[in-house]
Amino acid sequence: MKKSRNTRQRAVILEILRRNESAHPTADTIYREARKVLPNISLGTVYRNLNFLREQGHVQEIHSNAEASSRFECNCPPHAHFHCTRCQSVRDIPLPDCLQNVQWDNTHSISSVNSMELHILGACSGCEPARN
Amino acid sequence: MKKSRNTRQRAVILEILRRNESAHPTADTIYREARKVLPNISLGTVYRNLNFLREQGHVQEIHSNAEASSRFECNCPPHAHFHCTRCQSVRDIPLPDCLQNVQWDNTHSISSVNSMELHILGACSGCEPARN
DNA sequence: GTAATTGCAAAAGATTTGCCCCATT
DNA sequence: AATGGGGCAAATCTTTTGCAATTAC
Repeated sequence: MKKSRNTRQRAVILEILRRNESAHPTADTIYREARKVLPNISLGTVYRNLNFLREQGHVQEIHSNAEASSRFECNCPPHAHFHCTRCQSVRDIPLPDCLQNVQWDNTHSISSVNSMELHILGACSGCEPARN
Repeated sequence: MKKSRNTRQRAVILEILRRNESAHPTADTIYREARKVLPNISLGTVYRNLNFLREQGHVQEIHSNAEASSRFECNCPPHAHFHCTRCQSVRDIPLPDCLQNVQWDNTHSISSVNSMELHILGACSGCEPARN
């Protein structure tokens, strides 16, 4: 594994991710949060660290049709994401059991599977349109 | 529904999508293909039409962690996408039966579901790394 | 001391948009 | 003739990168 250093920046970013697990923050949100502690941290550093942490497997990137920018979350057991297209929030939801056991390999010319993304797009209960 | 005109550009773009269903072309690929027929078509027009066709429900946008740019495909029955992270190809694969019947509504504070995206990331059989 | 990492700013890549002109209806 | 849509170029937005200075080890 690549040689790496424990910088304050990296620790702060990881801590923000751990503390806001359910918020699935974007790089920019993490950046603004990090500036509260390290006023000089740059957006480039945030991106570089997020990429590093992703490569190390500590962080997951979430990217769906619902939004332009990626969101990030700490590594955790496989789960799906629900995206509310009204309030733009993203929530973890359990991966249906049936998906856990699907055998993709050797089917449909798939040689090996690295990961799986399941996104459900819709509206959350708190986001009902007004009714009469 | 919004008033719209049948322009040559729109027809050409839709025809390219229909003809290359399995290629899941990007906007830029569609643009380069369209130029063979309409040498003056602009990339902006391609994007505007893809957005229009998506809003009308004729075209689906595919966007996963695997690549920076979106791919597009004609409307068709629900299916999943396999992304080969070696050759960057995207292939349609059947949506596991179990997923078709999942009831999301009224669970996990989900009020309504519009769509579902399932991406499988891995390597396809044709993309095996060299062996000794 | 050395090399990984940072801050800054510029660059890159994808997509959108303003504006003016043209073509479909 | 009215106006939706096109071409072009500039703008926007997210993410990456080059470089010189800094800092963890």
